[in-house]
Amino acid sequence: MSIKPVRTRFAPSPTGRMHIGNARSALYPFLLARRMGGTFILRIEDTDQKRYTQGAEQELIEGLHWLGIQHDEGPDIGGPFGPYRQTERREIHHEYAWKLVESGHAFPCFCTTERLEKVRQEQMKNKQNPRYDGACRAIAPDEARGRVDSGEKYVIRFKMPKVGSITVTDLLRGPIVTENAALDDSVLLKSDGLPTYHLAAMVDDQLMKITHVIRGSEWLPSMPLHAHIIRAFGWEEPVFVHLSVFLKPAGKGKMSKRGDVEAIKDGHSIFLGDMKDLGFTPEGVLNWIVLMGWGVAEDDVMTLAQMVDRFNIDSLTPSPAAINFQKLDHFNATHIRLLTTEDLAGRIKPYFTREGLNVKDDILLKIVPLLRERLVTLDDCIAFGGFFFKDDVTPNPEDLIAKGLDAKQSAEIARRAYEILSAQPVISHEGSELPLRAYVEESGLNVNQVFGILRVAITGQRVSPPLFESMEIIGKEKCLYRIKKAVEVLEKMG
RNA sequence: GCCCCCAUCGUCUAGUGGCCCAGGACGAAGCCCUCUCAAGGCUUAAACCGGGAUUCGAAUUCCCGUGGGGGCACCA
Repeated sequence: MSIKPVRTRFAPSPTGRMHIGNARSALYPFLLARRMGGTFILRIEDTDQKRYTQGAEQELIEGLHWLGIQHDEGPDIGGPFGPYRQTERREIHHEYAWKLVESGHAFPCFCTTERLEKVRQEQMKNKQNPRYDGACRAIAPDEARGRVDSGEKYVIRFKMPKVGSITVTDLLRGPIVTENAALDDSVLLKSDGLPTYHLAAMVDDQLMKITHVIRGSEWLPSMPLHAHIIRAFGWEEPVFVHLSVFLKPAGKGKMSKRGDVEAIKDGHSIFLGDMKDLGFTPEGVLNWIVLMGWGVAEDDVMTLAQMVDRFNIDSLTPSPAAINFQKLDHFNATHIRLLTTEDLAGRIKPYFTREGLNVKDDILLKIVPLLRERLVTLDDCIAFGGFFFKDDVTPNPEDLIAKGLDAKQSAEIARRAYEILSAQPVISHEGSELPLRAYVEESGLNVNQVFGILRVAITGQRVSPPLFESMEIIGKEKCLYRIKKAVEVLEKMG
């Protein structure tokens, strides 16, 4: 076996939104290429003009870019084996389809879709497997050529052997034997002159010197056909790796776009394009998807670089994996905690701005350490720290009343706190907590009651970052103003 | 209907014949810490689909069931 430089590819069809299944189909070949010092290619399989979606290719490229999966060759950046868009390779596919006809491995077929449909109905009625009936196999090569040249519509079909069997090997599953009789005379070249996946992918993988074909397991059943095509050309087969499918969170049924509609309601999505808006980080998403179908013994929190170091293509798992959004949350939160203050500040700023808040960078830098371990998604910064950038807060009056006390008592506490704090030159974490604790002590109240009132008065919410750190950042003037306002509200209630 | 693939805690997985009365992570429960919420620390519950066979010995090998998934297009 010769040692060839590793070349892998991500070959999506631009037919819709990029989802996590696509992302993983890109990630693994990328990881393998980087790990082996090889090359990772992006190829667009756009041979189905009916399902072609405008903008899908762009979304794919943006998704890869966001995740940090950088391709070395592709339609947007070129490369020595281009073009990388299959519709731009139609002459090549055409040529190779006819090579197969000339070598006797394929034949032109003139059957109409109507006739084919009728045959299929008949077969189903007789409980037979729907299969091409071989009508055009009998046409002499010269006659077929003549009809093609005269402009008759045709497709090219693979001439599947009627007997024998073929053995193909999937890296994760081992050898798989298939009877040729169970295989069909599949269409290689469509009547619109474009190739089907079967032909296009095999030809392009060969011409682009792909060493490892990593793709979804929906391709497993057509691997025998693909091997037949490759062997008919006399080529050497690449290593085939078929990835497990993603199941819905319940673990039953394949992940679908429909199931996702519900998922996005509680802040999750399977679409890469939604992830950023929902506050997910590329690090978190990457860590999540890399582990769906790949297991590591310990230390499962990894950056992309660490994944490259540890990745091993043989250790992927062949069994289906149920998607688990709780785990996404966990990895996202974990990676947020790993970010530097400056980095995290830059990442949450857009979420504040999106809410119309006027972000002051010096304050932003101060609140990041307070927010960091509380964020599951980046947009949680609003819930926890939005009040830092508001001129005023309007707490729910009910929340201002401490547990076990009434409005009048709560107002008194707030008034006392106001006095204590106004006596201080400045409000600081270290300097302001002590006198207030002393007050708690002598009043016989508990800290939750006193600090709770202040928390709601100052932040406008019941849950917030630590009170005194927050007050220090907000400043004496604003704090006192907000407490005073709370006193007024409480007195009105009393 | 036919063909193919898969099968360890609820979920993602480690485990390649003895290191396993099965390890880690998420989630769950409890405790500690604590101004709320988190984070952090400690602890607990939780699995080898069933049946045969091979072997001194099987989660690990083989066979048969069962369950789950995929595929049978001029879609990829």
